[in-house]
Amino acid sequence: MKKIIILYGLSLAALLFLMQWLQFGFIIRDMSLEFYLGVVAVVFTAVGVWAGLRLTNSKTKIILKTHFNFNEAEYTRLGISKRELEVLHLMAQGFSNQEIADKLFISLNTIKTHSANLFLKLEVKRRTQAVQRSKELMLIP
Amino acid sequence: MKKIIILYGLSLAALLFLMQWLQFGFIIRDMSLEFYLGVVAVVFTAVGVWAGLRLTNSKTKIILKTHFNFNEAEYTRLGISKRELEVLHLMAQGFSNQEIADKLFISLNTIKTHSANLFLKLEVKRRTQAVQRSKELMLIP
DNA sequence: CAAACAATCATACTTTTGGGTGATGGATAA
DNA sequence: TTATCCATCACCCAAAAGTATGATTGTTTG
Repeated sequence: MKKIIILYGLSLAALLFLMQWLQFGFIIRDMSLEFYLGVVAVVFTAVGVWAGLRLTNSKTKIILKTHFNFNEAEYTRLGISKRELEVLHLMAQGFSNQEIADKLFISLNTIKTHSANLFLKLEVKRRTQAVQRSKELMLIP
Repeated sequence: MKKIIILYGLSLAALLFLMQWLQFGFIIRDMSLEFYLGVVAVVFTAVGVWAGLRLTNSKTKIILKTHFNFNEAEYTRLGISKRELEVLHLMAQGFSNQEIADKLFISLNTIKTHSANLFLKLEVKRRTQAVQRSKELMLIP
């Protein structure tokens, strides 16, 4: 990351030196100021794209793997409750309704109610689909 | 994507118009050419970074999603058959055993056999766990 | 060729899941 | 304070999933 910044500084310096050198030449007065500005703009756009990609490429991958952004918008839009989300999490981890019930210290019937409500809200028919869909919607990692 | 290119062109045009306008002003001669070039360079680096991220952000995600490296090592190590893998895929897509049977034109009982074998090989008890595990092992996307 | 394996299917049985309905207590909002 | 929503639970029934066992056919491989 620091290399990128150093390289960028060097590019800027190189530009200035180039300009200095060109002042002793004869080309500088043959072209308009706009032309030079345009060239510099295009070149440094390219530099920017390159630097931007360099800086974010490695980060992007890590972000996508480790950093999970909960989709609050969909969560509220679908009207899913906290408890239901909790059940959904355990469901996604492959637990049976009975196991979920044991973990949350509530009855199996309650889990069934929660899951049934979840399936309604997620518009799915099976728990596998619910897990799939809620992952797509970024409700669970 | 096209919007980005259009916006970039507009930025360039804006720069030229700004220069044209400044020629009638008084600021242009107070500062050195190098200064302007530096400013333009920095600004267009920023534009470049922004445009670069815009252009690649969606692509990066797609690449990460579509590019899936099948873990052949685990596949052979666990001794999973082609047909079983096929069933696993459909299972992961949230299909019921009956639906999978219909898709593959084989009996429901056969699917049950395949899935039972899968659960043994994957060392899991339920289909949700099988899906989870096989995703971890990079057997399915 | 015989053994091993993959794919197919069956039958029978148990467990899990899902659908529908209704009920209760508590919190919260109109 | 009444209405609404959430969380809880129960009961019943049906469907789906999973377990166990055994059998047949075709392919592959030592």
